[in-house]
Amino acid sequence: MGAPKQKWTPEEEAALKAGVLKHGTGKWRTILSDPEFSLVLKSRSNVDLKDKWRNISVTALWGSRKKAKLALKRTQPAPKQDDNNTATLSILPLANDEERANPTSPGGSGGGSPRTCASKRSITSLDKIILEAITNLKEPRGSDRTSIFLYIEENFKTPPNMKRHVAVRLKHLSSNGPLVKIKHKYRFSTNFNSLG
Amino acid sequence: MGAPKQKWTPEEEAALKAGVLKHGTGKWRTILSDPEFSLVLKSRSNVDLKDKWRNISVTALWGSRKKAKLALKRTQPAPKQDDNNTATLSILPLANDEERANPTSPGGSGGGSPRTCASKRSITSLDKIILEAITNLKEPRGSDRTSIFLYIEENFKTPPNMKRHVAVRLKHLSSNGPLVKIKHKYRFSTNFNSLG
DNA sequence: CGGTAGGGATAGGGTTCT
DNA sequence: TAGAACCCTATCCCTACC
Repeated sequence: MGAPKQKWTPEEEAALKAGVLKHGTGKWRTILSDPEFSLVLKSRSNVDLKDKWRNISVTALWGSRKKAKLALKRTQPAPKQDDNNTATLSILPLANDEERANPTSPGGSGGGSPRTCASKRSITSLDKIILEAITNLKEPRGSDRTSIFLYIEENFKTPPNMKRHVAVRLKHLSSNGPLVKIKHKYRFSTNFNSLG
Repeated sequence: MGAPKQKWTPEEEAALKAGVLKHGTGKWRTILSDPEFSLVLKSRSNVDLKDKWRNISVTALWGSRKKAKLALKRTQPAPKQDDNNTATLSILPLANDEERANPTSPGGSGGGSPRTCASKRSITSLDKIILEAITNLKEPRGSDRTSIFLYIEENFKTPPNMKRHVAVRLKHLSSNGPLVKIKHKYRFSTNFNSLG
């Protein structure tokens, strides 16, 4: 009698991802109310959004466990060119409501220079995304860099040298930030996890 | 990133119930400040108490209205200890750890005698509990005996013949006490509600 | 500002359908 | 057996009103 199971279309999924990019996870009602997404998502509830995001995240998680194989497959660039327009390439936003008051030239980030480039603002967003990745991957022993890369690739539109940026931020966040490095005896890679 | 969700422990819940019994509903800050509970509830705010009490109440409510449904689903009847064995007497808050060891004259009560048995003290507490049940069920037309029984069963450790005790007290409370009987045209049962 | 009531949103565990 | 969509409700959050 109820709806016969309404499968998510790629458009809806893209809108959801863009919405999370813009407003952050957990802001399901906000995303729904945003006129930028409300049309595409008009047949979804905030709970639907939350559930779908959970499915996406879970997928990304154990995708990250058999990563190597998949990673080889998607040899090159932005692996998933979601047909949707919306966001540009830089890893930005999570545009947080209280955060800004800092209109520092957002333009610079996309450049592609290997340098640490990126304005203060986009650094902040990237850090947020990293934290979100670790949080959502919720691997009990923390996540290694590859998992984090893959999570971000799965869930965001990434600029060409995202990995380098992420690596730089990881180093910074773990040296004097909210992350800790975890070394495991029988593992080659260092994992990261948030404090507290 | 703080507490992903702080589930209520049975100890906390018991403390809350005891606090409400002692200070009444709506006195959340008072309960929190009472040294008798402040330790167990130290990680809770007054708003938390309010919210939790709301949950307990609504759970008890529709637990009493549509219990049959659940009973059908869970074909396993579970440990339903009802009126058969003869054990203790007084009605205690559930899962109460530190509370009482109150050997109030169990003598003579258990027999199943129709008499009003039970000491003055336990009568008083039983009346309190009945009032609490009606108050918290807050059914707009008052609650019938079954709902009241079920509420008490849900929230307290009940002696074998609790129902009889409650029935007796209901009669008393409504004949010369703070309760009123309400007869409804299209209902077979009489409901009870508090005055004022 | 502190407190309470009430509405509403979110997080997670469960369930159902495929 | 698993995955996606959906349900249930405890907990949390926000706002209005003292």
